[in-house]
Amino acid sequence: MGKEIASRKEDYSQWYNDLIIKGGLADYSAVRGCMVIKPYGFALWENMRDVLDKMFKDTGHQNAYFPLLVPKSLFEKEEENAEGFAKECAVVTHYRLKVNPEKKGSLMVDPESKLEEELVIRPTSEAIIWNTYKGWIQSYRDLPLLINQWANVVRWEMRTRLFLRTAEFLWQEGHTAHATADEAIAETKQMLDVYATFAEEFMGMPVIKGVKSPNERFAGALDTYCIEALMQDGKALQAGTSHFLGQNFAKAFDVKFSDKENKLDYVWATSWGVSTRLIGALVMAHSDDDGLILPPKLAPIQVVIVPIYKGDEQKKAIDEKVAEIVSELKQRGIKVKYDDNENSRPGWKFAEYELKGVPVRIGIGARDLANSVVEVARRDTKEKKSYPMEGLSDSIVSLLDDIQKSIYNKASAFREQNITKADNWEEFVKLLDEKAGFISAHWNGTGETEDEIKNLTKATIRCIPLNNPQEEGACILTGQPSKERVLFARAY
RNA sequence: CGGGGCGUAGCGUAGCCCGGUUAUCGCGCCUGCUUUGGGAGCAGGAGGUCGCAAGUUCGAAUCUUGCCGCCCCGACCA
Repeated sequence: MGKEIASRKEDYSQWYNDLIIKGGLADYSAVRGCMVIKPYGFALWENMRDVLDKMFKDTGHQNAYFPLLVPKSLFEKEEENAEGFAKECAVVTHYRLKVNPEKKGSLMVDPESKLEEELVIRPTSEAIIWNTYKGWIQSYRDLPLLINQWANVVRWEMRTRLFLRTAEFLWQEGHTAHATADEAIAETKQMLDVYATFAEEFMGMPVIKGVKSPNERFAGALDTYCIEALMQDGKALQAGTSHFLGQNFAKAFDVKFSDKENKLDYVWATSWGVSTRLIGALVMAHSDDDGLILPPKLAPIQVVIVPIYKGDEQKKAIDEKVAEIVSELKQRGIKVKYDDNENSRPGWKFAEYELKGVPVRIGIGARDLANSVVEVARRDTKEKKSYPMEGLSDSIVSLLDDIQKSIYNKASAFREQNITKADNWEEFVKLLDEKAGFISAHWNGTGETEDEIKNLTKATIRCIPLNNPQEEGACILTGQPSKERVLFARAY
């Protein structure tokens, strides 16, 4: 019957895949590691994109677009960045195909068309962008330069997972240039705040703001700030990053400016990004065994109306009433869909919209018409209630608001229960295996220790939280002195 | 790249070990009627290079070899 989805308990990965595929967000494609984002999934991405885009513009950024292909000689200029991404780059080596003389109907790479210089398909755009900035920046008057681009990037991952890690993904990447380190650091933190606000207020997903340990830092950055979220299986997910790049890229690409005193200096840089991975985060943060649970502020459909009728006469009467309700809701800016498709029956629609995570469902039948009420079901709690038609749009507005808050509170309570302190190695290992979530523990501050902990437990330092309280303690692995706790977790 | 699983209609599957009529069943799809407050019922119907390629054989979904693809777990990573 219908679309079966795995339960979280039985098979978490399968549950996740089922929600994506059966919920209509995406499909597997003919290309290894790449997915097709279907209209419903893309509508969700568009909503996220629109909110973020406005936030970027409100903080003074402008959009631009840079090429997909990056000449290898540019790509390799910033050494750390190049080396960090080298092993996952797709590379264009030829520019032409030709008919294969040995096999009819097939094409082959034309060996004559070999490029003199290989082109790297961008895994990130710092190189091409900084090469461009060199021509745009001469004076302090050209600064700050605040640019964002919405783009696709390719990272040749060994193992992919729908939305969480695909070989090609959509994202935005901000790249800014500043006259001073302080200003660049302020920008880095500002954008981290934008991401955190977006995650919490729109996605309904609490995040921890922090800074990465040197091991986990973006290749080429001096500091990587991040927001970390917790998924329902107790694994952490990096949901967004904001990097302070220092003068690394300015030096690599020779981007200098004259200050007021006519002194030459390299500019200071930041970059920051979030990707379609956020959709994966959204799915895993709230959904249940019946399907997706989408936050009202991002849901492609916020309210669906399902008619229940016997015969054309009833249908007509319902249609008329629904037209009024729809126009009232639309006036309030609510995304509403009236599903009067006659090919499926009400029960099927109920299940389908639950699977798709539509926050509110309104059922309306002859009985309701007679009583001047509608049946309203909220997706998050599955609670059903009769609402009077009088003042319905007010009730729905406040219900959507309530759902938005309620799913945030639920996720937030879950996270609070899953941040646990560990004070020695046994506790740490036991917590990881039996409870998971974030584990707050002391660490001696070295990359070697972090590597060792990762080898032993697969847990990594997710972040050193901002405004972290300072306290004396001993590293859980080495017993060496430590001044603060950091957050460990197994992560996606 | 290592380990595990899988590939039969749009989807999910039986058959394979032990080769032999017209490849099973369910969902979905088409037509008609009856239905419609939690994934409708009945009747009729359409839909298949059994992942691909060789081989063994009178005969291959089934046996052999090679290849391809996908999923899950791990290492790498956002």
